[in-house]
Amino acid sequence: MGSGPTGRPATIYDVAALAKLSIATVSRVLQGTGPVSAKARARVDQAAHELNYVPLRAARSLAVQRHEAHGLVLPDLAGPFYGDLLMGYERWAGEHGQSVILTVTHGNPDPSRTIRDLAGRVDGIVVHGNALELAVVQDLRRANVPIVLVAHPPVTGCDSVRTESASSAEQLTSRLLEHGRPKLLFVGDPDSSYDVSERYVGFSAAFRSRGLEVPKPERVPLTETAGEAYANKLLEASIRVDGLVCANDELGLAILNTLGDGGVVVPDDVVVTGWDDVMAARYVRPGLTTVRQPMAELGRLAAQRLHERITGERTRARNDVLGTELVLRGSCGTGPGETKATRSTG
Amino acid sequence: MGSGPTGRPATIYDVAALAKLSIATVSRVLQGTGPVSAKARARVDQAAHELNYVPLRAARSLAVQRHEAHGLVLPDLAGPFYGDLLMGYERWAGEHGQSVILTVTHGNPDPSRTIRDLAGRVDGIVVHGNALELAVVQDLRRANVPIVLVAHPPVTGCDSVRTESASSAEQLTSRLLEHGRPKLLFVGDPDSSYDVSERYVGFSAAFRSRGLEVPKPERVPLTETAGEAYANKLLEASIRVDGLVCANDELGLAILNTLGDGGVVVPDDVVVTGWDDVMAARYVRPGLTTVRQPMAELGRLAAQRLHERITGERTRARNDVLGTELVLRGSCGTGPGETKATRSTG
DNA sequence: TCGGAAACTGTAAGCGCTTCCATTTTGACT
DNA sequence: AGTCAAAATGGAAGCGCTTACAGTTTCCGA
Repeated sequence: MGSGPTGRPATIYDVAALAKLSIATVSRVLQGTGPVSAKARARVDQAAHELNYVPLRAARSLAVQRHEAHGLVLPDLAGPFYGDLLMGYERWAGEHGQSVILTVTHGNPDPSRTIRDLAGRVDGIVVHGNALELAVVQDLRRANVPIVLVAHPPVTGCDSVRTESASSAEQLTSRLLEHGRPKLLFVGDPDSSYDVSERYVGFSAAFRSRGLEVPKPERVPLTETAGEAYANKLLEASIRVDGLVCANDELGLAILNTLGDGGVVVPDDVVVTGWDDVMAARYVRPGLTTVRQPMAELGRLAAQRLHERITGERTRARNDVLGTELVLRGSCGTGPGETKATRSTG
Repeated sequence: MGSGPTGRPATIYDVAALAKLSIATVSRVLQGTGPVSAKARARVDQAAHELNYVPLRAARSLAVQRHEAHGLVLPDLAGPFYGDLLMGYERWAGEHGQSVILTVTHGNPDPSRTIRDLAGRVDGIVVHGNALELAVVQDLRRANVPIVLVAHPPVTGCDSVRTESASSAEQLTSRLLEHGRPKLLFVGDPDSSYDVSERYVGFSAAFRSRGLEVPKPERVPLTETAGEAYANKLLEASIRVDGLVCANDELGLAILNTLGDGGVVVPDDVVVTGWDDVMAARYVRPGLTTVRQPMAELGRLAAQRLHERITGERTRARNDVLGTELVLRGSCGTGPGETKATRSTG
């Protein structure tokens, strides 16, 4: 862009002509590379400003053989977590001069064309585990594209970053079991994502370590509608349980409210927990006990790891696991009665 | 990317060599342009696959003088709205073969360098009103970059899309006034964004049309902490009001809960409303009356408008305004007692 | 069997930048 | 004034792709 003499965008040639210097010098001034006299610098700046010169990144990318851009592939953007992840990512990237090209796969059956195009625009790609088939990732690996996986089990040749799940889930479940709630159910389909499967692993471990039989998971989608439906099923069938360990907050919240509306007292009759600590978890009554993941930090770290790979400052694969935080609220019957909403989201 | 014979990424020349064809034919096959024999097509596909060929977008962009990418500049990603906006945007863009390069300004004091770099990578830019100084936008205009503004008053030479605010705010405020709540306050700083200022305009209009004096706005930040602090101030000073029309849900929710904790009964003693319809608004008790904006649609439309501008299929500026939806819940005392949570976010 | 249009393929000229290398200018010392 | 290293500048060769144009093949009808 920029308006050159002909009406077409100004190029480095236009700037050079106006400044009466060579394009080499213009480039040096604009990129701050190489030695340039103060006079030249001033003339170039003036000319560039006068012409509204905007350097064409494609030309630079072609010349320097680098895009200075990251690709980020997410499955979705619903819920606050992806937003936080993206925010942490973009922040780090921006501070390090990297652009972020975002691709959301939704339920897109075959994103491989899109992903290939993406690969041609960036220096490396961060892929969320739920966003892409492993085969597509392997394809990229074969094409030598630096890859960082988020919330995905480690894959040879790729770095990965994720949040700890199994151990917090075990801790949470143990806590419920120890507070006299033996009949617990895990609500959510472990097959829906790696994270969820890990949560179920932790849930199971708590039972197993006590010599108890591990309840089968209640395989429902991780949505509010599914939670409501599930809770209604419990109410109608008068199924007796001590607690519901839900795979995410959407489920937990919907179940909490639906049970409440159905006359079940939480946490006295049944305890309920979620995962993610969405804002609503603090506002529902009783407050929803849940697990907070450091999503922004996860994004930040993913960006950093990818950058290390791209620049080649690290060649050995790394698999980072970030700690989570158990947030106790009223719904589990073992924490403080209620937690006041205090976190700001300004 | 892709692994060429030398270990460096494969180029179109490598593919051509392997397929024993010219690069022109390879290009035609890969882009699906021009006539090619089935035999050639097969050989190229085979060779490309064998070499893991990933076309370098920068080279194509340079040659075709187009990036096939949009820039999207947002102020932030906190809260669900920007996520929804982004999602709607990305979806439309993806379906039309456009990549999305995201830039978040946070509180970045001088993003102009970043924005200039962005301008060099894309065919046009969508800017959220809260993200950039008008001066920066004007700069881009001068450089002839197609611009679409979101949630910003129209600017000559730019398209704009926003959601309707004033009239819904007036409608909401009128409703409260007519239900015998004369002493209302507007909570939130109208100067913080165009949207908020419009909400206050609507609030004011409701008073003015009834010959009532318009209350000055309570200028607090649009955050939960500010809401909590404000509510505490009300409680401590025992200020008597009939209702609080909050500039967003964060404020509304924090105030709702803090007042409740302080012994004030909502909606009997005081009515409270918010704006945005975040998930928590459905889970807090009483449910928060609020206004829902079609964020995904806003994003979709912004993408479309920008595309029209880029392709030149439209040259006259357009300024679209999308309708909003009043969501009545318990907190305003004029709607249904409570609204069950029904919307899924799977 | 042949002519000519249609289908296909190749050659080469850019697109706008960076950067190596050579050349010119500058300026600090003799 | 003259020398020489250092600083500043310019010329020109790519980076990998698209595409206009020209050249070659194919294939149909006469």
